[in-house]
Amino acid sequence: METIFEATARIIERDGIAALNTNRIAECAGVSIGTLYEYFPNKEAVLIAMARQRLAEDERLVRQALIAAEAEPDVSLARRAIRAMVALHADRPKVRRAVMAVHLANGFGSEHARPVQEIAELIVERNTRLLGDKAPQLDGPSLFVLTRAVIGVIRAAFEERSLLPGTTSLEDELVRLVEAYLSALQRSHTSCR
Amino acid sequence: METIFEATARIIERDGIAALNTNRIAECAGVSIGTLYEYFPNKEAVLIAMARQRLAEDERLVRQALIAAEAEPDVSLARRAIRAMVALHADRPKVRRAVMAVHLANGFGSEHARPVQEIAELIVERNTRLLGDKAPQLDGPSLFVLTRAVIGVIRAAFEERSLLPGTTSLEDELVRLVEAYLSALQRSHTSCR
Amino acid sequence: METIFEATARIIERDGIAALNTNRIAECAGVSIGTLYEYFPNKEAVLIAMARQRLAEDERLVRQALIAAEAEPDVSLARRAIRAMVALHADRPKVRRAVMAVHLANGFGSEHARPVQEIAELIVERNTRLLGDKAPQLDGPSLFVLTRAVIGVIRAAFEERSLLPGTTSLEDELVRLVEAYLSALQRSHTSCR
Amino acid sequence: METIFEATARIIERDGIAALNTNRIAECAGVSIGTLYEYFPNKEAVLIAMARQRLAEDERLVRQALIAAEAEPDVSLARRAIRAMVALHADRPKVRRAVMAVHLANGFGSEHARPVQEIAELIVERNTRLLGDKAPQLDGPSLFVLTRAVIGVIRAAFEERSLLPGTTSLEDELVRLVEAYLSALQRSHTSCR
DNA sequence: GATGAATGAGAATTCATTCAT
DNA sequence: GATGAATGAATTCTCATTCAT
Repeated sequence: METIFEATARIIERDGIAALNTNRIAECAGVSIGTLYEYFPNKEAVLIAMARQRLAEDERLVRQALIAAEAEPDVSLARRAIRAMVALHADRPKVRRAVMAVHLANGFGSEHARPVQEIAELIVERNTRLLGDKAPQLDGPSLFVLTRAVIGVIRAAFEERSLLPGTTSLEDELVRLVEAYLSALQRSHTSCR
Repeated sequence: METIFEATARIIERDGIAALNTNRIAECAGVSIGTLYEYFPNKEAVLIAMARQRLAEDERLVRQALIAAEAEPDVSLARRAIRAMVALHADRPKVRRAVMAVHLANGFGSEHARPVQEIAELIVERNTRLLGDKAPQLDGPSLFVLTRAVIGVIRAAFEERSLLPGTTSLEDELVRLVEAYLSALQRSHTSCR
Repeated sequence: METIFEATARIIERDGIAALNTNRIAECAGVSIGTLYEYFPNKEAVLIAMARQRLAEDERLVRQALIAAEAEPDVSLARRAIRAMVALHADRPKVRRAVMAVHLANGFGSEHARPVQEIAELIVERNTRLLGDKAPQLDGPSLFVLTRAVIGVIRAAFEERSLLPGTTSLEDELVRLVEAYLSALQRSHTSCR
Repeated sequence: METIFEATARIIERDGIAALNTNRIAECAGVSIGTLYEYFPNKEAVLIAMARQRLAEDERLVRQALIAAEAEPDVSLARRAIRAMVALHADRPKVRRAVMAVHLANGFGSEHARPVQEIAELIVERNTRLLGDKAPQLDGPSLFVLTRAVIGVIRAAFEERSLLPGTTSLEDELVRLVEAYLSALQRSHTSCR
């Protein structure tokens, strides 16, 4: 199964999703086409399974990065998270894009952003622990906007070729965006009291 | 040609991109398949032409909205622009998504965000005119981040079903995001002096 | 279309239904596989269309035989009809069997016996004209039994290899069966008065 | 083995022969596919074995019915036999049809009608015992016609949906058919003398 | 004897595209 | 300029059967 994923990824990377077909996956994975269909009911299922595996991995990796960040308090949590997320997208961007597009097209949009959302909640929770009332409160809409904004920028950076992702300035601006938004939230929250 | 676009859109809306094929487009448009190939060299060309038409329309509409906004100065420019962009995405979201995905996949990423970018530049220009030095300066990276963040949020709102797009709270948070970011930019800019 | 039918028939005759596949039909008919699917939505449709064509032809031929019979009054109508029906089954019996099996399996059982039934009704009608009250009355069940009995015997003669069909004795016995049954019906009918 | 038969029957009944495959039989029978191939050399063998089992059972049941009939002499032997045969076909008609079609297609036509034929001979033999010379003589062709006519009618009644099998009128007509034919035979036989 | 993962030939079907009319 | 019948390469998927465990 992992072999099938790897074969699929390689084909997408080399020749694009259009060139992906079950026979080729099987051949490239070194299994028979029948075996492929023993594990997955159809081609889409392979891609969706890959997307899910990737999303799970995403969550794990960003979490790990945040935990590792505790040791180095000089880098902000937001920057840590952003850096980790950029790193995620830098890993086989073509494959990620293709796989996520299928995942999305099949109506799994909700699963799609969950990992990032959980991370965001984790950050807020920590901030609350550290700062108490002065921490920004993220409710549904603000959480949605914050997370999708960050994902949107990172994706665009990889999808369009206009700006090199991984540039320091991109990271800096993203951090600025997140922190500015969180501050604004906090201010409005405080002023309500 | 417009008939072909309309037929294509209808098929995508009704049965999804997977069910789109040239024979069906022709039939649904009431022209022969031969005629379709008289106007477009291949299937992708239809979708890319649709994407371009849409992008041009996008630009026109947002511009129009901003011009109309001059009359009502009580609503911020950012809010105006955001409202217009949400409206854009609300029009046949399924078709937009599909068409843009193809456009993107064919390497036209740069054309893709140009309309929004131009709008952003237009806003900045005006602000500069009004506020002079105190206006936020949008360079490449910050412009990129700002525009893609907004687009990212709006798209996500339509693609995922979790949050209703067009909600006031979504708009409010987006405005907050944009204004917070612009303020932060302005502050950093001022402090550099 | 007729070419496709002919190709299908030939394949069934030569190698049996199990060896029938759409690619082979197309190749054998000298058309491309795409063309085949232009005319028939799937493989079964070809066979069902053939069955229907054959049933229509059946009716036509038996009718023709009965009309021709008017000139020779020394041979009974029943014998004429039976002889014609045997001749029908003698024409490419393997193809007929295969094609009818599919037709039946698809729930078109009712279409299946209609031609023979119509013939039977036609015979009864004539008898009534000639014999008046003394003609046997065929209601639903008796019509059903008579027609299916005859078809059943003829089919069995071709499907099983035990008895050579076309034998005079087979024909004689079938005529005896039919006439005995009709007489019995007539007797019971008369006795009811 | 009986489990395999039962599983096969259930699949045929539920989803038709087209949906029958060895993997499904094995799964549905709760044995491994390997075990199935331990007992049967291939898929067809399962169906043929089922057909044979059924034919043997047919013979047993009709015989039983005829023996039981001796106690009630008010019902004719022919009616008894017909009633028993209808009952036979009423038991899982879809399975019977499918299984017999395969049996036939594999050239076992001769085995196919043997049970009924034996019954017929048994009846004739008894009649001869009771009536002596006045009993109808069934030679090859007349035996063939009589048995196949009856089977043909019963099958048709189950395959087509036009007439409910088991109806009294169907049984009555079948009895009439058989008795009329037997009388006719007897008459012709007598007249030869 | 039982198992069931693996096989892969082969079948059905699709659909972008062409080109003679 | 329009037509649409014909094409056939390509693709998905099935399923009878094997064989190492």
